[in-house]
Amino acid sequence: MGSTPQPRRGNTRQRIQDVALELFAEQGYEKTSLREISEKLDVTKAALYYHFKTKEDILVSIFDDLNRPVEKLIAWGKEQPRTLETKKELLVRYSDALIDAAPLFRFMQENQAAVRDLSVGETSKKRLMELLDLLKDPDAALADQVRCVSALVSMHAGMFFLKDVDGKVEDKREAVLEVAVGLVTQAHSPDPAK
Amino acid sequence: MGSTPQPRRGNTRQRIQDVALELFAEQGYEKTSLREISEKLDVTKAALYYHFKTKEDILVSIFDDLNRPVEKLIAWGKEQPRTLETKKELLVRYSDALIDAAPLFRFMQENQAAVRDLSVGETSKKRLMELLDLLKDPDAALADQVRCVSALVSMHAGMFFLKDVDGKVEDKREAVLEVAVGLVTQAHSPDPAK
Amino acid sequence: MGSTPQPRRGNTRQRIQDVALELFAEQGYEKTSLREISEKLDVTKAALYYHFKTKEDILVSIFDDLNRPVEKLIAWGKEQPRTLETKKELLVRYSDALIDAAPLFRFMQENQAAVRDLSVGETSKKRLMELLDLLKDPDAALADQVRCVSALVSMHAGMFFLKDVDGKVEDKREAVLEVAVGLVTQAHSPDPAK
Amino acid sequence: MGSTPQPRRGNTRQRIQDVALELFAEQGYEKTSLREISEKLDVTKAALYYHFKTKEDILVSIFDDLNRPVEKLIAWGKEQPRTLETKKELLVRYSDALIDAAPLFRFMQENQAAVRDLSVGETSKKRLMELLDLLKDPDAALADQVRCVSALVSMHAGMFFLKDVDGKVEDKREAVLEVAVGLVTQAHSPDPAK
DNA sequence: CATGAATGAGTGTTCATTCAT
DNA sequence: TATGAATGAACACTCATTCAT
Repeated sequence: MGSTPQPRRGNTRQRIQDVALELFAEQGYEKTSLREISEKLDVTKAALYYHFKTKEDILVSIFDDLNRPVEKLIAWGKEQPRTLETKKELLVRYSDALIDAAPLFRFMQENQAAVRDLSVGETSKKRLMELLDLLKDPDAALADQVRCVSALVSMHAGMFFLKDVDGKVEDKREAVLEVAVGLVTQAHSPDPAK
Repeated sequence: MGSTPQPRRGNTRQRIQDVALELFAEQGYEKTSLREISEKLDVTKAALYYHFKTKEDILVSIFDDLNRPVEKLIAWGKEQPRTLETKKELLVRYSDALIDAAPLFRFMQENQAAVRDLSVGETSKKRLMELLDLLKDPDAALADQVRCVSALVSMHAGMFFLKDVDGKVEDKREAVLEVAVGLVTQAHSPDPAK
Repeated sequence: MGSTPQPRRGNTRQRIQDVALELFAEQGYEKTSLREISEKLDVTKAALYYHFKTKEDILVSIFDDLNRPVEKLIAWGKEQPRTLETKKELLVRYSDALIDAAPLFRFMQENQAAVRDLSVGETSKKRLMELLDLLKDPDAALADQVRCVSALVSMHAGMFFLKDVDGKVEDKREAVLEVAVGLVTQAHSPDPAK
Repeated sequence: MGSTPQPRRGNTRQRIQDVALELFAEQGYEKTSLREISEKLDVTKAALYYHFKTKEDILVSIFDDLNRPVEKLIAWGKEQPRTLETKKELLVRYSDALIDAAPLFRFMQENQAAVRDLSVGETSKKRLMELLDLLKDPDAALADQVRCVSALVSMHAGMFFLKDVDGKVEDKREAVLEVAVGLVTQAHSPDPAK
């Protein structure tokens, strides 16, 4: 927009990440070109390459930043007793993470194919599997295992799918959480050791 | 494998669709080039243009063929009484459709961003919304509405997410169905008119 | 130069090779861009890619075409008795090949670094070594081995180095040959079996 | 290693030259980027520009340093009587220079195309021509002129070509020299003034 | 029913170079 | 002495699409 050479502050790297995530989420990874990103930032394409080695590297850096809370959550979960309370708390905290990094998760959800053979794709899938392992009991009935899968995917898809449904965002979040907790509760074997 | 067994003499059209769907599902829409498709078929790119107007047109034609059952299902649903039985039957039939056209649905799921502004993207979303409307009661509690959303997305994602879980495909399908039915049942207001 | 869409004859592939070799020899491989080649041909860069898979592929195709006589020469040489007569004949024939494909050999000579890790680089070096093996006796004195090397490199470099020296091309060629033959003769062990 | 032992306090300039020459010789001029050089030195690209005006300037500075002995040799040669003894001595001294600055000469040999329109290219060619003029008699038979050319190019190429031949470096050097001297001797008109 | 030949617009990436600090 | 941040021009290459034959 401006043509005055703004006193390049040191925040360019951050701005690239912000704009990139916005466009990636809006149009998809493949359909977002570096030209587009650089134009929106009013810098040249080459400037992007000063800050990031490749296009994928931009995505990786965003992912690394925003995904840290999920990693912490999983680490936390692994140290807790495998009680229903723990599971419920996992869902609550995961819900928070999902909302904090909504664009990233929306992006990951909608670009699974594009991202499959990128490093973030694999990492992301691994995280999801770890979370799942914290929720489900390995030798529960198949339907109960599905309930845990269902709880997770509902939290992901739910948030975006619900955009077209009336209601306050906070209410929707709670409703999604309630359903997820219900599913996990149902799946929880009340007395695993007996 | 296709729904309507169109016995075209020259089966090239069909073969293009098959190979295209396979590659689209495997690598994503954007990352699959017409060159790739034509090479796998051992014809020239130009040949594709004899059978289809554009790349998108290939996708549309696949979608039209494979999605017809879902359209029929929705049409059927709209004529039924809005009972719990109807809803359960909807889920059962939808589950069948999902399995018959698994690659297509997997593709739609994993390429949401890529197809968002393609006609199939919109159509697909509309279908899903119509299905949802058949399952949920418009003025049910928010959580109950979420349960219906959850039932649907679980059916979609569930099938693919469960690939890494042990068990026979048929068993998994039934488990997914059981969970979906459970959610919809819970969401069904037992006496809407009272 | 014209803008009238000339009736694309089927010789484009050949024309690409011709122009490419010309530019490669004139400016070097790295400094010759595909844009340059295509502009000189009045086609688009993409057209080059219809005929050749990569830039290197253009070079390889030229090399394959023009280097065939040398391959034949070596094959012939391997079947001859290792007499001085054979060696002289090898030099004469090699001199012919050098002149027939002068631009290519000039190119190879002046772009050794650029071509070192291209396939043509290795192939070319191998050919030269095979030729050398046909000229020199493996256990001759070191100086005699050098004489054979010298004969070969003199033929290569000589032709181009002599551009700035007066004289008819045919005379120069014969002079170079005379010197090369002299060197090889001197190096030839008159009675290897004694 | 360098000719004039300029004991610059900050030795960065020297280090740049060393690394640059190493990479230029190894990979070629065009294929060696300033990024590569600076990374190998663990400084920034911009630092190179403090010491040298351009990429070419780096090459020029290396060339100027290492080529001085050749210039001196030519100046010396021009003052000597044009006897066979002088010519032999020229070859011996040139051989020394070649070995002292082997990487540079290897580089010049393998990158003729790349440096053709750089100043070093022209200078280098001029030096070679001057040397040649000291060796050959202007109105000798063509073949004798070729012998002198051959002596020179054999010294250049010979050293590198011989890498794949067995033998001690010192022996090879002497063998090359022997051959060169032989050629020049043969070319020397025994009684030019008579 | 299909191909051979080509195009125009685009992609991600690299380069030598600049300049305020 | 050097760097951090950026640029402009180029590069090799790919893509969906067209059209005469």
